[in-house]
Amino acid sequence: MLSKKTKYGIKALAFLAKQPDKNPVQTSEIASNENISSKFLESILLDLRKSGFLGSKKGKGGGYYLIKKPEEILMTSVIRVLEGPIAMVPCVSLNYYEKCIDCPDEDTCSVHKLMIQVRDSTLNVLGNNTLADLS
Amino acid sequence: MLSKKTKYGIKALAFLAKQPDKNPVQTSEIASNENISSKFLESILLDLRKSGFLGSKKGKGGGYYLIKKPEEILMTSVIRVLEGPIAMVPCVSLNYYEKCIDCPDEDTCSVHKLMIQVRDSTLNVLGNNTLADLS
DNA sequence: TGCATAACCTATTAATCCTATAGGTTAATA
DNA sequence: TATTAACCTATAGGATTAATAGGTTATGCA
Repeated sequence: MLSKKTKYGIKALAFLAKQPDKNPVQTSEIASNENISSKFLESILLDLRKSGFLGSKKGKGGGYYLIKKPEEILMTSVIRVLEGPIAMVPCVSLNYYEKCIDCPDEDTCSVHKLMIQVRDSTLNVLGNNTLADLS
Repeated sequence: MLSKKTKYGIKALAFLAKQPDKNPVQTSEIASNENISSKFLESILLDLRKSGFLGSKKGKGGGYYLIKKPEEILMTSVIRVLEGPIAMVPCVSLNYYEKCIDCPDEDTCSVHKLMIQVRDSTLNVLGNNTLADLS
């Protein structure tokens, strides 16, 4: 299951992506349009800025804006930043790999092989969608 | 991410699937072979019995055994019973649907459409794998 | 009949993670 | 100089997960 954080983050990015111009949009405006707690969204947007998706401007007329074009932002990278691993088990994660304690040999693990298939099919979908495809 | 419960449950089912005969296997034997806490596994196997995957026999020589043939057990149904929804958001779940509070219209929701794609690709993988495919 | 065995069941804990809020600081604008 | 809105840290409350404890019931066997 996607966390609320990820879901809200995607919605916020999509909201910014459909803006007619590149003017900064305030947290409160995104929050009210997408029915998100403004304070919670604040921390999410801050994350997205720190990870290079958003730029920001302080003070009156300030807000957040997309740094790259929507069609250049892959959903794989968005989800990895907001949610973490895309894989369903750490031992098949490409970006967040962790060995299983209970699993002596990954090659013979029944779960492992199945979860690689799931991971690859999910990566295929998310890697073929950008922010521009969400609207 | 898959819960430990689901992961252990799949491993246990796969362990039973590769037994040469249909004799009951004790919880403790599965637990030690798969490096799972015996007590924790106990509750998982109980779940799997109640949901119709396993039969059980009490007393000496007792244990758990598969009711159906491994090739008849779809991984979709296994995961739905152990983990719950396969979808990443409740609003695209086929078996555990729930409306989003923050989302006035699913058809125009940016997350919705993407998550339907992810769901379908995952269903495709899990629906084409049975317990027999795991070994 | 009675003992050993292993499933069955309920409750509870400890730990972790998620969601959200509070309250203040900094920088930009007018 | 006042207002605005991003920035930052801490924390609370809740939910969920992983695991343990401790007992009950049913079966097989001597």
